[in-house]
Amino acid sequence: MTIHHHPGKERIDAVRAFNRFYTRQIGLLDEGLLKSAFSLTEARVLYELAHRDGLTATDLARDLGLDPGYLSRLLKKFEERGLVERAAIEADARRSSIALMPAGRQAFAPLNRGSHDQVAALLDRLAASDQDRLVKAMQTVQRLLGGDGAEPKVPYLLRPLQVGDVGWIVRRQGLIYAQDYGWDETYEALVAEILGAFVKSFDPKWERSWIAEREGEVVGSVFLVRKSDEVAKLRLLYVEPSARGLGIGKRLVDECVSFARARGYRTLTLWTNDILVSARRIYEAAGFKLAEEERHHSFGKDLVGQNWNLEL
Amino acid sequence: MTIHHHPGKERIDAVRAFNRFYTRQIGLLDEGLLKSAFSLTEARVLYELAHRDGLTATDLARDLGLDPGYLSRLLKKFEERGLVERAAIEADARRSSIALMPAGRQAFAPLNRGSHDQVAALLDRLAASDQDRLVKAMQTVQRLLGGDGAEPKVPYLLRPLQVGDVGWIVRRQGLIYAQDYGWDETYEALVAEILGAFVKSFDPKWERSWIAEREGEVVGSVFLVRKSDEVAKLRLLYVEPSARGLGIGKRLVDECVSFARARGYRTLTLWTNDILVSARRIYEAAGFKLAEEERHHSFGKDLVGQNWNLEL
DNA sequence: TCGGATACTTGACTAAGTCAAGTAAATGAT
DNA sequence: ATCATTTACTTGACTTAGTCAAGTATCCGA
Repeated sequence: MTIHHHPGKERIDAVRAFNRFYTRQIGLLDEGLLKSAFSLTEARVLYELAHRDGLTATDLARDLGLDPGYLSRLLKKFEERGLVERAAIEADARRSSIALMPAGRQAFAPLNRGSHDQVAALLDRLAASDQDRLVKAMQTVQRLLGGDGAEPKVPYLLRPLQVGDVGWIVRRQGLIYAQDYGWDETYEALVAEILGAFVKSFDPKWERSWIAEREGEVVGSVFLVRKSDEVAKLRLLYVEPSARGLGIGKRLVDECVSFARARGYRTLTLWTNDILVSARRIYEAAGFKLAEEERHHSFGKDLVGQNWNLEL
Repeated sequence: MTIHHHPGKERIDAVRAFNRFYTRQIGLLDEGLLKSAFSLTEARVLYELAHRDGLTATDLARDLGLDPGYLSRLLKKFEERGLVERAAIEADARRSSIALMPAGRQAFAPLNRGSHDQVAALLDRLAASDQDRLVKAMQTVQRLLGGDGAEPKVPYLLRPLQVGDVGWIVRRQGLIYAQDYGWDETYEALVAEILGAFVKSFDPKWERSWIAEREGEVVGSVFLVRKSDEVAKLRLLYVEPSARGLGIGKRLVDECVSFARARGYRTLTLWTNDILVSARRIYEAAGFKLAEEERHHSFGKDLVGQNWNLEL
């Protein structure tokens, strides 16, 4: 259900530039391996065999992009040297699963160490924070290009607020509403004030925050604040555009409602604006009723504010 | 002056995983080129020649990691086919600068288009926001690995606050002070409240913000707020750890001081804590005098707050 | 049961790259 | 000024790494 978009020339050029850059980078890293007894491809095959079990020749050819004939000979050579062993697969006499023998592991060890040390040296030139950024960026690239719709096992998880979340939520809400509805910087400021006050006067017994995290990134949040013994207020519900459609918004509201019920509040209230249609649907589905509407001029726009209530 | 840090095993493994992943990725992309009349290396050479002027054989061999002998023959073949031309370099008779001839450009065009289209197709599978993230992540990788101290031409630039900055500054200050000094989430909350209030009651005539940006990223900021006709307050000075040593902190304070002078304030005041030593040095250098100190318990720590004043 | 696929294997090739040795020019040290 | 060293290629001799096509055995679906 993702919306696709024709890429601009700058993006294409940036990706091509990166491809050229990384072609060279890999070339540099591979130079180190070349003085070993194994060719680059042999090393790649050994790596795969060392890290995965039950591989067949076809698996290897597919995953490494090798010619089956070439691979066949390569494996034969390995077998003759006692580096690998082929075991028949009972279900299919054509295939056999290939495994490293002890001699193979021994032959692979120095290659592996060489590659490990080389990467360690590369990273060592960077400050720790830059190492982190590098790894994160690489994982992003890998996930976006490789993932190919491979959804994470846990679509998202909920946790309470941590240091750094407040700023992140302020920023994302500011940017998203500016982009989608043209709201000005005073909305971001409002979110900052609300969250600043929330943390400052936070009462864990009566109040709570839920942060939705997906693959380590914040993708949504909601806050429940105490207005009185009887009334709690749901504030700042938001879901990242990239994480919409996973039911995160509904889940966040549901958590709020259960928490409010469990604490014995009688009413859960919230304020929103009529243009926020998808949020409205979630509130309606959760049983909220529209209590009142009023026009106001905020965030540089003419808006219609709405109060919604849920009797618990 | 960057601090280096021995990389952990997970980081090394993550980088190696990425290398293997991208080796395959490049292999896939190169398959497209292989059916052309040119080999992969020939295509790479043509690409370089098409995009850079005045290259010599040595430049090409170095940048593409090629064997000089191989390259020599390759260029000779290109020259015979009329694809490139070698011009003597007057200063050095050993070298000659290699340039694409019209026939070379013509031969390169379909290759270039093929590669372009392939990348376009790759990107096309992603949503626009993911395309953006991909490109950003690639640029991060490239900068961190390739940059190798290649400093940007403009080390940083100053601009006023934009939407998204408030949240970013809140987050970064929250994280940095939590990491460096163990301050709890109430500091982040305080920053959020201060900035929320700043934006809300912003008076452009008497107040101002300066955001330091380096390669598109926020790396520092400072705010000047009006306390009275006579007194202005400097607030929330911060510089990203990765951007320290560039004089950004000093510059931000200097901007504040000039602005305060230009607006006719008599006193510039600020509040800080004694443990923030590098900030203190900047204030002293700018002529601020320590006015008073008081102990307080904030952000989960026992601290010594300080008020500094500068008579303008 | 039979017409494809699939999972290799083998033979025949060669493009692509390496390595070492050589030439001519430049550069640096005396 | 000169001479050893380095740089910028070039050339010859070689091989490895990889391709392509054809073949065999097995499996799978209608």
